[in-house]
Amino acid sequence: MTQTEAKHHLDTRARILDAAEALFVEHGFEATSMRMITGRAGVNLASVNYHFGGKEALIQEVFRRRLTWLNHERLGALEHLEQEAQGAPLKPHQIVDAFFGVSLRMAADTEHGGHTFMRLLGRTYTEPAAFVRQFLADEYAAVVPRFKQALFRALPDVPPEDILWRFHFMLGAMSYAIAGTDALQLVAGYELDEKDPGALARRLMPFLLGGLRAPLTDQRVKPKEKGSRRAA
Amino acid sequence: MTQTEAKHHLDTRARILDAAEALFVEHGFEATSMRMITGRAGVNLASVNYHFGGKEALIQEVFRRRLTWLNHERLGALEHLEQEAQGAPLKPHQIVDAFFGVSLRMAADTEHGGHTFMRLLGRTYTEPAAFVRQFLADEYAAVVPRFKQALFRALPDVPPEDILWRFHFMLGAMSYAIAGTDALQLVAGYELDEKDPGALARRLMPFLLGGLRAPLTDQRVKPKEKGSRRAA
DNA sequence: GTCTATATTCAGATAGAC
DNA sequence: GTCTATCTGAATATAGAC
Repeated sequence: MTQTEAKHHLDTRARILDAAEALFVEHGFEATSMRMITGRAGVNLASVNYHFGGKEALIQEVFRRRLTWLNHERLGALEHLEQEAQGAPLKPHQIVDAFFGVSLRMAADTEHGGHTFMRLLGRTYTEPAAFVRQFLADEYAAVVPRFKQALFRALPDVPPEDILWRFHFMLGAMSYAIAGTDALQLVAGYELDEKDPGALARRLMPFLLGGLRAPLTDQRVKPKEKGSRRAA
Repeated sequence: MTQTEAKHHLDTRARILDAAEALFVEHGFEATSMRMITGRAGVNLASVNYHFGGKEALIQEVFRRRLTWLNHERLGALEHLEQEAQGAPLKPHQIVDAFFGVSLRMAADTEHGGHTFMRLLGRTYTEPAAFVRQFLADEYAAVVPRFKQALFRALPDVPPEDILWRFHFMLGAMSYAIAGTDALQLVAGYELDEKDPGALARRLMPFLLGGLRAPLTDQRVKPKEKGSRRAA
């Protein structure tokens, strides 16, 4: 479609995307039908196929419109830090802030849908659907290697393999913390929801850094034992 | 895939549960049909409704049969440690090992389906379906408070609220690390899969402990900025 | 308990008038 | 671009013979 003449069409497209985003978070991809989406968006059922071509393409567009911006922000933050450092290695907390801090600020934005989207994104790392995973991999192909290299330089004493694992763990902790807002209640047993949207970041960032910089020597996990638990 | 005909009726229930478990991991709940389950199990389509009453009840039973055992193991490990300590507070690494170490050992068991189930469980913490979340909450109601209390005693200097958050974060890091095995590839860019099933535990446990014991003072997250990124 | 056959509902997608 | 009406397939669930 040509964007020069699309004026109020953008409205329909955006309405569909917003509705889909919210419903995907609430019910998941499979459980969200086209009829639910168009019903919430206040548009006709057929318009989804007209504007996007199908449900699968709609899902991808829901991610693309936000991920492009998010990854641009993350890369921008990293590049800004690197310019300031003038060739010196960055500090771990700077890199973590550039990647996860940017994400958490987006997650704290409840006004423009950032919060909704980050919940969706967090859940999607473990999404079984192949086309979603492939799409995510493509979107991250440009940004992840840059952060990897920065972390390698920032932590020369940690084997690169461990850094990759810990980046993976940090991604998991953040994704889960954002996506599973209700799950915290499962741990706390009561509502622990602070109304300050930045509370999560202040709680999470020290945890991430503590994990990233943890000593490598700890090996507390004993090999599996069969039969009755070690009663000796 | 050996006995398609051998012990057909030895345990139809178990065959259904095993097939469902594996397919739920691979495709998710919604995308897994009864026909896929019964087809893989080698049983008749109607048998699921006969034995379980419906798809929803089947899902719950898939979780129940393993979670009962897992939580029993976790509580047993904790109680064993507490008996040994004779009233003294446990060390953080002991508590973390009792909860997460037991989980990781189950996840390392690829022979009896423990690995498959733990992947499923990890993904389920962010599952949208209400009846699944409610079910999980019930199953954890008995075990989580015990571990909370142990952590409160082990870390008297850390505010209880922070401990709850960090327990939440640890759950997230572990869940994603197990559920999103493929997601690590997304970070690494290549296959980083060590064949040793205990490798994950040796990587993850130091990370969890580092996060749990991180200093509380770090507050690196800056407030959100609007407009053009500060690269001007 | 197991099976076949079927009832019922709802999904995604599309044709064609406007 | 939007709408109504509809096609086609697949889902869960069940009735009833064996």
